[in-house]
Amino acid sequence: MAVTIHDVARLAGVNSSTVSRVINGKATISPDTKERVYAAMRELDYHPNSLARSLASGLSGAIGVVVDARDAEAFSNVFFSRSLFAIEHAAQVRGYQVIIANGAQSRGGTVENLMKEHKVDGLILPPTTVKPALMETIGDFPYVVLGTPDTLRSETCWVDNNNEQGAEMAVQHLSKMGYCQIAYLGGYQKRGFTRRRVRGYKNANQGCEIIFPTDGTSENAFAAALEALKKENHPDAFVCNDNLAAYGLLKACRELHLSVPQEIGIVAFDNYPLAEYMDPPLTIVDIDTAMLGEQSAQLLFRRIENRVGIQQIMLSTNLVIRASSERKAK
Amino acid sequence: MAVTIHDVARLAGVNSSTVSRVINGKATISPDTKERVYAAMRELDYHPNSLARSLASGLSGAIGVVVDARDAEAFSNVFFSRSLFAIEHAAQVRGYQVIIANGAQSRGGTVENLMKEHKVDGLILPPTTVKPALMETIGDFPYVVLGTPDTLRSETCWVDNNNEQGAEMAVQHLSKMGYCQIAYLGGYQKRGFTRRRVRGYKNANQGCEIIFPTDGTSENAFAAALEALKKENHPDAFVCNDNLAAYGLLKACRELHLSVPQEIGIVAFDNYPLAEYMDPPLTIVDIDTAMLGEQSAQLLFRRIENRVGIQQIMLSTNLVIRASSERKAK
DNA sequence: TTGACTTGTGCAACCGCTTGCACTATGGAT
DNA sequence: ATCCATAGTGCAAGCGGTTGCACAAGTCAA
Repeated sequence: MAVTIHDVARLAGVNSSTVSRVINGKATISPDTKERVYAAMRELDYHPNSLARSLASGLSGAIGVVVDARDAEAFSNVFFSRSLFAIEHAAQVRGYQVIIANGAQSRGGTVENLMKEHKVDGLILPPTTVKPALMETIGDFPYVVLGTPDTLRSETCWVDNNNEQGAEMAVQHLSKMGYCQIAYLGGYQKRGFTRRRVRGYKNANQGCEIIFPTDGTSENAFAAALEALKKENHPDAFVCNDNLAAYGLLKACRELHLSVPQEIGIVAFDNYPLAEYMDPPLTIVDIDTAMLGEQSAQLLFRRIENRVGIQQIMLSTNLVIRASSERKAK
Repeated sequence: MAVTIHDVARLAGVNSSTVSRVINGKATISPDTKERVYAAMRELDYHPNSLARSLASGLSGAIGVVVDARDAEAFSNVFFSRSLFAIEHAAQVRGYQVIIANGAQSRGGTVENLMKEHKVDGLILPPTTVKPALMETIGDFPYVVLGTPDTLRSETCWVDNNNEQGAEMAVQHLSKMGYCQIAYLGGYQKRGFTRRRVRGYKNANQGCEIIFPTDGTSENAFAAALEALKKENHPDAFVCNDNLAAYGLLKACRELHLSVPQEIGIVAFDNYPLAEYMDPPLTIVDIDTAMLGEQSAQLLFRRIENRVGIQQIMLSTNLVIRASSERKAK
């Protein structure tokens, strides 16, 4: 059927093991033989069967990327899938294949399946999967968590963006722009990253914490903001947990005829495609999802090659300053 | 190292071929033996090595999903990656593994690599890869294009949403709402789906075509809309190629104090997360990316199992009516 | 010239599983 | 009692590579 290493060997007049060595380049082969083998491979359009290769060598040359997509449209997926491209790219460069699997709907066997049946060389996992039981079965198999796990933080290997620092930056920026009553709007407190953002906000905003948690929807943020802004001594700036919250806030400001950024300053997390087209354009704590993916893949490769131990990488976030926080008159 | 089929066989007191047959269930095995084998598998925590399985059986149990992510943030990717989850889900249900690969940065070998080296059983491809040369190497290997290819439309196997019908629906809806000068805004004409949307627009809007192509950015749409709306006899409704164009248009309306939907009606393609929070909320031609992914995977499985020939599936789009097109007074 | 290495290649076992073929019981049908 | 299906299982040859070991030929110092 398909061309095998033996066909190539026959044509080149050598043994198949020689062809194998030429392909893998980890033995000294005479230039002459090498050339004949290459010629034969070209002539026959030979493609090594990676299945057979993996089986014999014990290395699959694949990594598994587990996603946790309970709710298909949740932001976390967009977030994860954006990183996915970067992961794929890094993998391709290193000659690795990327297998994706959804850990949410299957009954927990995803990771085991990937490790034991598919023999991937390493795994990239979402923070939600980090539970003692799983870590038990993982043992010292190479993996990297993309995001900060809620538990076992210091014993696991992960890469995340620094949400805490992002929130601090946002507060500092707002206060530098002259806003003095900075509130935090939005965020579902069960999410680890939200809690970290809120913590950063608190750190930088010592003494005057005003937090309006929401259910994550824009309407809810609108309602919360509306109520907050109607009060006498209302905040003059908000750090928003995401773009949806910011949008609700913008709407509330419009409704109350409060001008942004003159009267109300806004900084929001995450750079949605429309953020820069809002009115006014939103100042954003941007998360470099591509870098996140890239770094997690690189760390995983280092772990696979056993060059590093358990390690955590915290990437800093970027403040993209746009009109929503640029008070003109101080 | 790992538990093999032989270990199980030994423990169960049978030959390894019997264990194999129990696993695959395609031979008659006595209930007694079967039970002993299952017990042994459980006791040893046996996981079949899928690599060896694929090699021996000639079926990899994997499908390859090729993405074309030149520009990491382009909409097409978001679009594709949303479908990806649905594809993964369908694959998981059928026991298939999903391998993703980016076809853009590699020098064209992605598909060959997946087919010949990784022995995937089928492929899901982006429309951009459909070129005569590739179709040549693909031959009658099972594949499905996710989107409508620009060439070889009737000879290839694809699944797409009906952009043409979507645009027609948009026009009909606007005209039913009492708008009579309906224009088309936005769209990069090189993109096949844009051309199809424009064609649908033209079909439904016979005789009075007003088209404002843009470079795809919101600013450009803003400028184009502003200019168009300043004219005496300007359009009173727009079908927008995407949410960004709609956003530019909304901004232009605000600038010119034209009320939406009273004076200007808007329908836009694609349901961005913020679309329903815009002011006013946008009426949308929604594309069911999950269904698109699901259908393409299902079609691929049918092809893999050789149950159907070349086939095209056109999914209809949904109109999500919101305030931006609901003129109150006629 | 000899002995000790190095270099280049072949041999054959093995990776873990599948599957065609052969063989033994077993249960009717005749 | 004889013959024939048929169910249930084992044997062994692959699937397409990798790799430890063996060995011939060549290099070089003594």
